Amino acid sequence: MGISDRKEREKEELREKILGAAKVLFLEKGFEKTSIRNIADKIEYSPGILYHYFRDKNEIFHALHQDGFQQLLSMMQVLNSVRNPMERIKAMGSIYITFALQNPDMYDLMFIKEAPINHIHDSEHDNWKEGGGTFNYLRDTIQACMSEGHFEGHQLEPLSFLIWSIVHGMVSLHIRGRCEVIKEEDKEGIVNKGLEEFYRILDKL
Amino acid sequence: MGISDRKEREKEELREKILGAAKVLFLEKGFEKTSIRNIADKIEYSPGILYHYFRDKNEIFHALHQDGFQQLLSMMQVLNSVRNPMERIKAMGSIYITFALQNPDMYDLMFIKEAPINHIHDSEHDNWKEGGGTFNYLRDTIQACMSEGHFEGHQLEPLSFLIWSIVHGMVSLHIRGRCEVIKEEDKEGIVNKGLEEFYRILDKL
DNA sequence: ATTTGGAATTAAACAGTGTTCAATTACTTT
DNA sequence: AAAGTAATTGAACACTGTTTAATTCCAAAT
Repeated sequence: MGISDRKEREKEELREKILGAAKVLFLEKGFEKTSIRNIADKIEYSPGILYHYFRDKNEIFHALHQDGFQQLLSMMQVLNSVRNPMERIKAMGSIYITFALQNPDMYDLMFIKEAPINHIHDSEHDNWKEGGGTFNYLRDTIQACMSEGHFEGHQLEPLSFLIWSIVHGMVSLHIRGRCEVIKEEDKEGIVNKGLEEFYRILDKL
Repeated sequence: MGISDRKEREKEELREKILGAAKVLFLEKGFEKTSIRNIADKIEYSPGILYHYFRDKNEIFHALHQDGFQQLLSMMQVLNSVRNPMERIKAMGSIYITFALQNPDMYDLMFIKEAPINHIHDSEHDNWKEGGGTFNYLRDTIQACMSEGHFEGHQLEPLSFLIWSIVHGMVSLHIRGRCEVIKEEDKEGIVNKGLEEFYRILDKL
């Protein structure tokens, strides 16, 4: 049955087309301002078609989501060459922030935007495979640090969450424009300056 | 001219009525789901009237903003009784997180929601007077810690930003539902567990 | 070659949104 | 009582996400 194969391929192609158009529009106009009709116009289909491929608007962008995690994860690959786990944490922080500052809209979608209500069918493990992947890597690295005698008196899971929060906090305050309170002379590049402070703290732990 | 006085008072009253209705609706339905017509219905006026008191929907909620900062600032008042600056930082973190967890929608509006484009007329100092107030207090406290010999080798402004980011990071990951990656046994109360880790780090600085 | 069946796609409608503005009402001043 | 001004309305505009009945398309079966 070569025909139904082709049909399925065509269906997949249209799905990709929708996602492609959604991504382009989303990256140039943002989530809220990208409408279903915008996407439909771009691919020269009627708006209704989108609902045969995705449950709703959230699901469309939820699919893009995964692309972002993939990208972040691939940027994290260079960490394999960083042997010292303490240095690896630093490198992770640096990569994380670089990704966020270079792809603010994608970061926003991945970590700041109101999370679409978890659909029952994809368990949180499926849902967050990539996002969780990065977090798991962080946890493993911190565990390695602890084995070396760092972070005495700390608990692994809460500490991992804390360290994630540090970089996420800086980046999200920056992306959502809450750095106005920073003194003028430090405002420029505040996220990287904050990261330096974080490094300094790590050196003492 | 008692008449124009009364008129102005009435105008102010309606403004307050709008804000009151907006706040109630916003706290029970959230920002996006509260429409201009909802607010107008609640106060039994036509939708158009809102635009004689506020530029747009953003400005209405931006006004509520200030209430939140006021509330947070008033919760911070107990800090006056905490003499040790290092302990004061901890107490600040605790209050900050308590506020955020008790008023997640308000916190969201204050620190996570897309900031309305700064209108030219209210400079950032006016705009963020209350928000900045809390940050200034944090900076002062950290400065006091440094005078006591803590945070050696650190820079005041970036370090203040970093510490703000820590609590903001945890809280915003929680509010926006990004804690699914946390192991089940630690998920419950992860923000407070993270705060404990932060305390532990502070003790070493 | 023509009919049939089923999937892909569409157009139109629904119920809502933020916002604007001409028209109307309310009320103070002359 | 008439005029003038400020407050308020209602309808309209141009959108939004989503649903669904109808239509088109196209391979399979007669």
